[in-house]
Amino acid sequence: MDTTSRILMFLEVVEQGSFAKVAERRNIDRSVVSKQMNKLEDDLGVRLLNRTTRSFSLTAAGSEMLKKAKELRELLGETLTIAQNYHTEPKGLLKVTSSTIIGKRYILPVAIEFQQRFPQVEVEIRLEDRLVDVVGEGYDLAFRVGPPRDSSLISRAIARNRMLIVAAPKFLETYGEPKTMQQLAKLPAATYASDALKVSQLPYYDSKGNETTITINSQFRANDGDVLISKAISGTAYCAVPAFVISDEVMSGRLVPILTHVKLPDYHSVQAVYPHRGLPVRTQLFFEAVRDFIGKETPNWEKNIPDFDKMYGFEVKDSSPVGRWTA
Amino acid sequence: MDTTSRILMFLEVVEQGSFAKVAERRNIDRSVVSKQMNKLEDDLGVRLLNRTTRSFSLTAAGSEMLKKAKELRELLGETLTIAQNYHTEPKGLLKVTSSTIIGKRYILPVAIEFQQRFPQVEVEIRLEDRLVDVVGEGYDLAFRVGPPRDSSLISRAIARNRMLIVAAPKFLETYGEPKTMQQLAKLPAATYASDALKVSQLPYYDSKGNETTITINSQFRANDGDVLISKAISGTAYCAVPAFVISDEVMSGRLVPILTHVKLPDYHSVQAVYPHRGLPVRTQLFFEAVRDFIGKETPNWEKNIPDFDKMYGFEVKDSSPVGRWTA
DNA sequence: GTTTATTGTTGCCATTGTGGCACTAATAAA
DNA sequence: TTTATTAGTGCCACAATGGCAACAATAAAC
Repeated sequence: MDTTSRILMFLEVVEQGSFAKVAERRNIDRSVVSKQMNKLEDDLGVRLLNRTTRSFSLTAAGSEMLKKAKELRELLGETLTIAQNYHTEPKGLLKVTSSTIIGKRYILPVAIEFQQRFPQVEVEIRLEDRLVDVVGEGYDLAFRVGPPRDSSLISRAIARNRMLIVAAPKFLETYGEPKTMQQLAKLPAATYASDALKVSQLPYYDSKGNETTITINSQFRANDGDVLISKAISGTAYCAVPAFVISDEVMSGRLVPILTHVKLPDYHSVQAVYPHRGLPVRTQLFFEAVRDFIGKETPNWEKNIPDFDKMYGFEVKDSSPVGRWTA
Repeated sequence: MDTTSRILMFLEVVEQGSFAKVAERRNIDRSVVSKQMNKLEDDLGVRLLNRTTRSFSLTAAGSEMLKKAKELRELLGETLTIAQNYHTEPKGLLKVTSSTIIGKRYILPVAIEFQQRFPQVEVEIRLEDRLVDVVGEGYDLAFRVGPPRDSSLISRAIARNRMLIVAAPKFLETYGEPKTMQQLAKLPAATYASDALKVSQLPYYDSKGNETTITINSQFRANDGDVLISKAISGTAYCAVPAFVISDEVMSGRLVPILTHVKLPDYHSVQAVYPHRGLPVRTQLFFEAVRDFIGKETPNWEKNIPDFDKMYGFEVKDSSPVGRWTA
């Protein structure tokens, strides 16, 4: 990274008011921002920022540098725009894997629009709920729940993942609505099971605020979220599912969230996994398109569940793993 | 190196008309310029230069990019100037070694002026005619004749090095003026001898144009050029010396170039040697100051010998090891 | 006032990019 | 036609980058 790029990062730091925010926006570690700002000051031989451990202020030099930095960004933008007037389109194969539900609902729409924007990019999507070998099977990008087993891979959280417990009204008529997790545990459950993820216990916070788990009565298992939802709608089992599985089942009343007063912990976040950094441009652009489609603050799938943020003890303030924004 | 720096290099390439010239000016290998221009075109996704193996022309995109590149350079210059208004001075120790003559005449004056510009830089000069261990003895920079023995060091030619043969008028009265190298070989010579360099034969081109050497009659040896010059001035020996040894001895008539019709090959160039690339700024600045002081095209020491470029078969065109410039 | 959460910093390390060298191909100059 | 010079490229050593983990300190929460 050269001085010019560091100046542009400096500008972003000042505009965002935070090293941490810039890191999150750029999908890099916070330490990178810190180090690059230090290097910029070494390059220029002048201090631009006075820092405390949680904030900073501009020096006189920093204030003056800011004006020039804005002109620099504008000019560089114009320069790059010239190039784009002569651009050759990005092309090549983009091979992506995802779990089935996420793939169908969130990756596929993005891929369709992405190929409209870049017709010369070939996209290959593999919907796999089993563990995949990202490197060995030649994937450019993988979307998974939870961190990868292979620590040599790079993984970024792109959306928080919250669970909810749903049942059909018919189910509640048959079994009565459970008031406690212990009551729930006796009822028949439909649960998710695949190589990568197997649900047999539910974690929750007890009345004393301690996180604990309870073994549930799993009577039906499948590795497809739609199948679990169908089973729940049939009224013959309840299920606990990630919010991203829900389409309009709650909006339409076919499924009802239950035990919403119980506090549940966030589940493993949805991650984008890639084999190494320095992604090709088409991969980076696709990654960003998916993240924008899902939504950076609140995953769009949570909008399918009215008042979801008031259920299960979720904080009203956003506790997303991708970072909390101050106003 | 980022896109902005590559754009600035692109601008320089166009202005200089040559990858090779830019490389020489920046003290980098020619392959670096080639590769960076290719990367710039990859970054921008557009071709800027059409190349043949010895020249290039601008594409339409390249022409348009050129205008923006000039604005970019100007703005970046202004930005850096702001920083310099708040600058802290470069400081630290700069430890340099050089052969005695070069050190006294060319390094010392530069070091004096350099420390006036940068009072907080300490300079330590070691005048050594023996082989030195650049890394082991902690030198930042060494100026030597000829390439270093240790191939792990980085070495750049900074000045060509041509020999001449001089004698005092009194010497010529005593022995007569030699007309051939064979006649010269019989006369008493004062020659240079140190650990690093020992002269006992003179190379020259014979009447058929073949490079050959002749053993000379070395009657006096010293490792100090001034001493050899003094011996020659005394009229008791001639000597063959590098041009950088000559001050005003020729201008004043105290020494006369002889056998000037004989064609002599260039000798090992004067090199700057440093332990690794990525030099600290003070070292880089000092290096550039020395190179400017010596002169990039024709070493300034050659100006001490009137009509030197017409002697000894030296090409009228400049055959400096640091590169030849087309008009 | 105390405790907790968050941010900026820094050491360490694996990975990637840079820069230098050697060699090649091709073209301009001799 | 021959020679010299320039741009290109493969290979490799070295330096920079980016990520992770842990720490210190401060702002926010209680």
